[in-house]
Amino acid sequence: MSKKEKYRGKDFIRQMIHHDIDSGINDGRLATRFPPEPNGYLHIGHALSICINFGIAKEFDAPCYLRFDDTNPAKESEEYVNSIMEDVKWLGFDWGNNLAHASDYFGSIHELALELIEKDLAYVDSQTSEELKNTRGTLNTPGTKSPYRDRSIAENLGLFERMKNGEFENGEHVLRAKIDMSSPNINLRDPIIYRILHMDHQKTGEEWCIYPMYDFAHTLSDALEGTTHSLCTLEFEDHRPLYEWFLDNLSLPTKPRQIEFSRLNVEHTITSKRKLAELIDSGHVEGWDDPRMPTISGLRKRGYPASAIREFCRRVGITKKDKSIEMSLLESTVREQLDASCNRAMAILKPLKITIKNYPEGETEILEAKNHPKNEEMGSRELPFSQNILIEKDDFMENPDKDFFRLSPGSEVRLRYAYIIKCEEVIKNENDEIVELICSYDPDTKSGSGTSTKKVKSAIHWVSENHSIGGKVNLFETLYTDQNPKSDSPLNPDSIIELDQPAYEQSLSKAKIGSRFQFERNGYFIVDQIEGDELIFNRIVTLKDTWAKIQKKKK
RNA sequence: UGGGGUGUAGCCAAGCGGUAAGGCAACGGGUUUUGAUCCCGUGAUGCGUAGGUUCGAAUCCUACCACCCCAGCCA
Repeated sequence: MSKKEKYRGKDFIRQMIHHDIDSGINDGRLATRFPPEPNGYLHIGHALSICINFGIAKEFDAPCYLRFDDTNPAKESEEYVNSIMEDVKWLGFDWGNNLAHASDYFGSIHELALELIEKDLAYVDSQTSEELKNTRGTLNTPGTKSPYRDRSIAENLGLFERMKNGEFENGEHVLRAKIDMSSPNINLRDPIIYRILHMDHQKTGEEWCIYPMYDFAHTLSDALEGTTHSLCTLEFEDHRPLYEWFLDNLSLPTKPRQIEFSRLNVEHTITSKRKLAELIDSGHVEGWDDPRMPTISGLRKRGYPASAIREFCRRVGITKKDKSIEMSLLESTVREQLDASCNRAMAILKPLKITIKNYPEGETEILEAKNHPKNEEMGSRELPFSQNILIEKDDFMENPDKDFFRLSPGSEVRLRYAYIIKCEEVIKNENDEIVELICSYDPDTKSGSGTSTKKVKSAIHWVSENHSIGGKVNLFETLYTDQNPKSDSPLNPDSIIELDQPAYEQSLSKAKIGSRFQFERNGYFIVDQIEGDELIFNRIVTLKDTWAKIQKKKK
């Protein structure tokens, strides 16, 4: 196979990796890593990174490290590391023995800082943070050298040792790489690589009071653990020269290559950890795993299958172009996975009572319904039928449009898996609201009997009132109505709608927390909680709704 | 006005000098006891713009334009 054929259709990262392996770089070895900072929960954007890093490693039967970038104890906690591990596992990936923390390498990273000092490539700066800021220059103007830049190696070594020993306050000194204060790339203007932080670390406790900065710790962690391809998002692109500077100037076992790809944005969602935390703190959502959150735990509670998220990430692709993905792509992926795997059931979300006047009072008949219209292996279930049934309010229209083909006065409709009924009378209350329908049924039209010659325009779902069970249903919309929300965008007041009068078919009493169903004609739902005999369902996603589309167009 | 990136359909995305894949969306139509699923069909004489090289350019060259990222002791 020619190279051209081998690379065709693959994203640019896979092409580069194939090329590097074929060229024998790093002995033709591959290792990737996913390096989250444990300062929040993972979100859909991280899912893409996880799928890329773990996914590619898997394809090559290579290791992918789960490495916590825990270099800032001020923001990090064990709660977050646990949630991250849970989320990665749930997404279907396995780091095996390759669990790591940047803090595991603190000793080596410190030694490498000493090496830099000894090579006169790093110095202790004693300027204040204000002075540091003022001498960094701007985007258009070069920075100026620190008055402490020419300290002797011995003095730097001594000062750095005292920093480490806790002899100074936070902010009194920093260790800086000695690169180029006039570089047009700000990252190269003598970046800080160590700062003093008198704070216990969730992993190393009181051991350190100096902590390495991201660029230094991240680069060295990659190199120390043998990562060959460090795949990250675009905003780190101008850090790459610094990444390479560290690799070129230090004695490291391997030389990893950093490759950047564009981050995933999904319309109507925000993925800034700061902003997500704010939504929680302000009480707008119930927590990191609120079903409206774009976090992995939120999507999980919402009922999205991990396979759908993986497939979504695959469809989205890997490029360097800024992307803003429409919700419809995510939703169609979720529907596709759920359509194949979910048992069908009938549930009425907004009930309207029907009395079938010619059906014998007190009689109950058992009907059979398929659990999946296309998959016989998924079996069937029993449906009790009786004189009093409930249908969906939206399935009745007193003054129907001509393209409404559900129930209306005098019209006929099939009750799915049961009989054809005809609406004979509409009963209203004193507020002129429809409270009940009196219908008749045609006994010759029983489903599956083959005796019916009647054709009706549609079949609607129903449940037998006296055999139904109750609970609650949560319907969700996006947290933001803006297509590309900013941090000050208004929240969607309808992001959650709670329905407290649903009626579920009897067979659902056997459902367990976490089981998913397609409620026919209503969408996909997951059992969120069970309270006594009440079931609380979350709607995962609606079905495609052509009728809703027609109505929308009319308006 | 410095540096680093990116521009192919409404949203993604293939393409790698030989005449614009695919998915989502949209729009038609068929099947259907879910207005679901499924099936069929429809979209770029055009690849940010303008020049150039070439028998031939989305692919190479030049210039321009638009958008994104960078001035934390955050990652």
